[in-house]
Amino acid sequence: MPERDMKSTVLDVAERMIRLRGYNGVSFREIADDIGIKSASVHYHFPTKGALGVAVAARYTQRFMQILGPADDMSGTVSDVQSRVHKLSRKSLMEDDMMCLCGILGAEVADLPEEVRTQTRRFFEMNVDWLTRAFAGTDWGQNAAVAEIRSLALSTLATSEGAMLLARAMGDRAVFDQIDLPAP
Amino acid sequence: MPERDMKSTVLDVAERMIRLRGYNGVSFREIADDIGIKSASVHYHFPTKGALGVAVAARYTQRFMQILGPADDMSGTVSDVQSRVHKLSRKSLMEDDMMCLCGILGAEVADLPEEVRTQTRRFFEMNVDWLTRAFAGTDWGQNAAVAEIRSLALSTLATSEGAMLLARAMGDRAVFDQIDLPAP
DNA sequence: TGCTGTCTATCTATCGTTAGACAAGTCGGA
DNA sequence: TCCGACTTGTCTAACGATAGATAGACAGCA
Repeated sequence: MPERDMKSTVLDVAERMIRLRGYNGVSFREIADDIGIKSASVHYHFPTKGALGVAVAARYTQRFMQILGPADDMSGTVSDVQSRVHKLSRKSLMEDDMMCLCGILGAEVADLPEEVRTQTRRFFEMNVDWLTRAFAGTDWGQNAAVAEIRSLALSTLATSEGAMLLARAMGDRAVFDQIDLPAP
Repeated sequence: MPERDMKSTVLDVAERMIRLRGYNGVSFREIADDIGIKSASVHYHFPTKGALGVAVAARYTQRFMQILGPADDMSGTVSDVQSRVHKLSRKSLMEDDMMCLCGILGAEVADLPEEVRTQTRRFFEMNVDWLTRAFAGTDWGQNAAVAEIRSLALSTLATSEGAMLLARAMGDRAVFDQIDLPAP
């Protein structure tokens, strides 16, 4: 019996599992079991694990960037811009104990299929780019050097990813809120 | 033919491989092949993979703390204290493209044997503790609240781990040096 | 003789992946 | 309107590779 949106369901489950246990900690059979289908059916929608990984990462990146919105329209302080990204991380950590998808893929990067590695890199590049452009629009950004702005973007992202990692590793979500984002 | 220090050799190789590819990306056979022995011989020294993981993490933690030295003897500024930890991360990233062992274990934490998870947590607790005590000895620390000091310790560690993660994920080690540690 | 450390050989479980059957729906032509 | 061809999505069943783990033999040494 054909299902209308099984492909999206597979992506949903795969994303959740990868964010909880990592790319190498997830198997086609687990994904299939969770949904209630067979692993061969997962292969019907995504021929290889690499293809599934790329699809999950690409959709995640797109959704992430869409929630952030256009960087040029951002108004407010440096802190406002940072919060925009940081609160996205906070939400999934607090609600579901999940890492940022690309944070956990980033840790595994040396053991990922080439295609997934490429998509992971793209996520970070787009994020740094967004932060850089958004910072450039703030009062501070208008008088700062380009390298300085990019440096704050990288520092912000590193702190946010590191905060998730620490909170999960230490088994204490409160740790996340005890970590401060860098000031210019 | 018995080898004098095969146990240490196994730990060395296992640590290097885990730091490159993650706990789930490493197998007994790969470790054995790299050394030139059989996987059954690795099991002789470490009966289970969990036992090996714990031993690697415990030795790493001990070595890390030993290099840092006693926190109470630290003198210098907040920045000096931070550099002490940050330079340890920098070294292994730049020289060997390796993550902090417990950074990568932290990312995988939900998919680790209980014993390895516990040891990973201990690493972070000891690090935060060291930073907190070392900060307390600085000029800044002597006039700061306890929660404030601990917050800077967590922020410092998160930034350092996040910097390694970003540099590897983006495939550009130079990123590490573009990330600034947080100021009080 | 017994201990240490390695080996060969093998086990069961699981991995990603594939072939091929089948059921349900879609569509074009008589 | 009915019939057959085709498509879609799932299934069963299996493949070879590899995972962690174990039993038992054996060599060298004390």
